[in-house]
Amino acid sequence: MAKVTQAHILARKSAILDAAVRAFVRKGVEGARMEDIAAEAGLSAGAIYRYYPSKESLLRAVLRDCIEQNRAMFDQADTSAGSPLAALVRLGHNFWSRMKSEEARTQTLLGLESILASVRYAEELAIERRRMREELIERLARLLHQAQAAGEIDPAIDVRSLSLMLLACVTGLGLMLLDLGDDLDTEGVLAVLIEVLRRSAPTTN
Amino acid sequence: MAKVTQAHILARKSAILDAAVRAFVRKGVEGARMEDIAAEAGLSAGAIYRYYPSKESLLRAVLRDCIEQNRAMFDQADTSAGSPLAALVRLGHNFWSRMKSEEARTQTLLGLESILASVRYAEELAIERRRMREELIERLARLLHQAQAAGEIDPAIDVRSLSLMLLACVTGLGLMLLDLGDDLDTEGVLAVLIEVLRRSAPTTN
Amino acid sequence: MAKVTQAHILARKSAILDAAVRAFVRKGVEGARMEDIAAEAGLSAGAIYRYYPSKESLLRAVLRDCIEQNRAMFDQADTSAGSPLAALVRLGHNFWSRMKSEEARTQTLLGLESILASVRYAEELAIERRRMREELIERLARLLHQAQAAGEIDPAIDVRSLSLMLLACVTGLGLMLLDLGDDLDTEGVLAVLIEVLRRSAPTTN
Amino acid sequence: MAKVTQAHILARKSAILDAAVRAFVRKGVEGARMEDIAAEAGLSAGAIYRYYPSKESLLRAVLRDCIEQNRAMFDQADTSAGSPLAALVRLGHNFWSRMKSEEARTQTLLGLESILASVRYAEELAIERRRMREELIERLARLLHQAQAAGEIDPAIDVRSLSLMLLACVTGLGLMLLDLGDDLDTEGVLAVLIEVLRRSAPTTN
DNA sequence: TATGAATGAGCGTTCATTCAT
DNA sequence: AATGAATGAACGCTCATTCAT
Repeated sequence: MAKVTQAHILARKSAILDAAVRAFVRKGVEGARMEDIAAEAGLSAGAIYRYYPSKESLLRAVLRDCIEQNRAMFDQADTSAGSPLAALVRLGHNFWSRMKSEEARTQTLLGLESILASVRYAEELAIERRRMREELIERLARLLHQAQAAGEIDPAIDVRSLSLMLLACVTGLGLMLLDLGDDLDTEGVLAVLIEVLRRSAPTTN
Repeated sequence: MAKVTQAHILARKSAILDAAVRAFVRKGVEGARMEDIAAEAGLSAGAIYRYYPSKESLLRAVLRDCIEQNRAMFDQADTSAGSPLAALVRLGHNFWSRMKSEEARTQTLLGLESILASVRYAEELAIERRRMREELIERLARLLHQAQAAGEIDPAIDVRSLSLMLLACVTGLGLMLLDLGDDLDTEGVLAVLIEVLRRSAPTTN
Repeated sequence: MAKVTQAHILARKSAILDAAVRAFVRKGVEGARMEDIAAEAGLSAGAIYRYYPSKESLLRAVLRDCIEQNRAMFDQADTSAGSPLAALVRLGHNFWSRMKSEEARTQTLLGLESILASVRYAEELAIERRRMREELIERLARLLHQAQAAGEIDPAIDVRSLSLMLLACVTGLGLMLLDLGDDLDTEGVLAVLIEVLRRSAPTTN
Repeated sequence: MAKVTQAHILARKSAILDAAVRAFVRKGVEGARMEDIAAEAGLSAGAIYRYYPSKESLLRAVLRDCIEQNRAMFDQADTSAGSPLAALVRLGHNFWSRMKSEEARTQTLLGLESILASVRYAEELAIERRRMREELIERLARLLHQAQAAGEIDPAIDVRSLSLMLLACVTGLGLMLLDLGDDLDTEGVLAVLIEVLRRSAPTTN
């Protein structure tokens, strides 16, 4: 019975978290009232306080969750089959295919809120995000390193910097999408990035 | 009789604007109270209302100013001498040299606030920012086009997409800098970008 | 689950309305702060906003209520038995008997506030009050018309103008009572009015 | 020279008073800002304080002035020629002829503000207004008394109460005019009042 | 466990009043 | 004598948080 209760509590916490995400995205962190979040979760405002001690703690949970999902997205990526470069290209296509989804927009917006919160009062979030980012860069760099080993990328190129560049591109495009929406030709950018990677092959002269 | 000249009034407006920028950056747009802004400007809260009719109007002025400065930075760029590609590289160095300055950090943070404000309640700001962005892309694309004409860039590459990619890189790096600060090897990324441009030359085989 | 019934909510609304009436009468509409009203109702200022969305809406409710009570007072008047003129006299006595009550004073003061509010920013209140007034005049005029039919009032007299005059008298006396209080011989005025009505009988020469 | 200065000061005070009257009538006592009043007088807000120490003192001056004008209006009335009753009727016509003027509206509105101010914080105004009212009643009663002496009014009628009634009528009509404006048939009411006075003649049976 | 009425601190804004010029 | 920039005290209103039910 205790287990069922525990499970219920976790389910409720998760439901509230989801509701908070929706409320924060729709109205902004400061614009979303506890009542909005509660309504979104089908509860009353007071009930939330059984699961989260304050709005700020709820926000932290949301942002932490957002960072976690960012990491999880990478984990799902299949980098096993084919050449390292081919795996990278596949990874790119996977990313791009969800770039204009509502979910991606949510992640971007929460990412912004996360950054702003980090700057103001939640520096620990910055640490977590830094860790996450470092991890992403590591993975990209490892793939690129394998590509170098396979002779697909010029060894003279600094793979960490190239990883940074790729990540910066993704991040920057996400930001632009908030303003430009469907008008932004993300496919073209992906094509350029792939072409860039192709041309990073060792020169044979 | 007019002991306070128009110039003085404009100076006050500007001082308040600066104070607002500092307050908004330090505490966030919602976190900064009018009293904070006033204190930063050496005034009482009520005095601000002689110059700006509301907090929102003050915010708009700040954000508009921020966009304007962004544009102005580009205008100062010297793209006249040398080959188109060299001009582009010089532009890159100029940008990168101020990337870790406090001023750039301010611009990035305000940019984020601007995006969030656009999404919630100030869609017209999104329009202005879109216009500014379009302008930057146009200029980059023109430079790249000239580089193509000069045989420095492969004509097969879509210059608009390449411009987008460059802008996304800059934007994304700006974001990352907020978290990573001095630890981020921006120079390496610039080197990679320049190398990428070099390798975008027409292939001669 | 609904521990607080609809009836309780209505009771609270009514209690707040009463408190607002007292506060408005005591300190004036602009002089009464939400806190005053709340204190009068035994609440904190913020609580009022659960029942009325703004001070203005509360004021409107108070004034509308005041108009309604005015109308209700007339509805209670017994005009059935006896001759039309006798009914009118009885109506007069009823009115006069409550003229110096605290309640009447409240109604008069709120009426003044209502008029001023109408003139400045709530023209719709003027419409309601006009409607109410028109109704009162109609009723008086009907009674007077019956009196004419019964040969108690000279048919040559314009009953609508006579109604207006009676209403103006009542209204004007209410105003004077605010200044003069108990010193005002309202009974004498009623006697004169009744005498006037008597002398309005058709002349038989 | 001192005299000229003194005259100038009085002229300024008077101009400010007029400006305040206009501002108070247009926007209400609380709604009129010192700046509004100053603008109406062609001055800056600060300048008013050379002539009146506070907004409240200015209001008191305005209301006192209003009461004075009320009295003055009666003084101008010509009650000399003809029979007492004829003089009274003439007085009525004079009053009625200005009843729908803008000036009368101003006086009524300020009268209301005066009453409300008396009730809240300026009881001395009530005293002045009471005195003024008493005076008006006295004069009316004197006229009516003369009419009784001349055999035009039945001696059995209490002239003071009749005076009160007449004054109440005028006051009440003034109030109604604020709401009803031109739609109100004031002439009809005057006709009824005159008819009432006619029928107040001693009965000869 | 959940509700939602209530609190209380805080914020944006207004404006009478002051005072250096 | 006049200006108008500045102050500072309110006030209306919001909302995170608490708690009796």
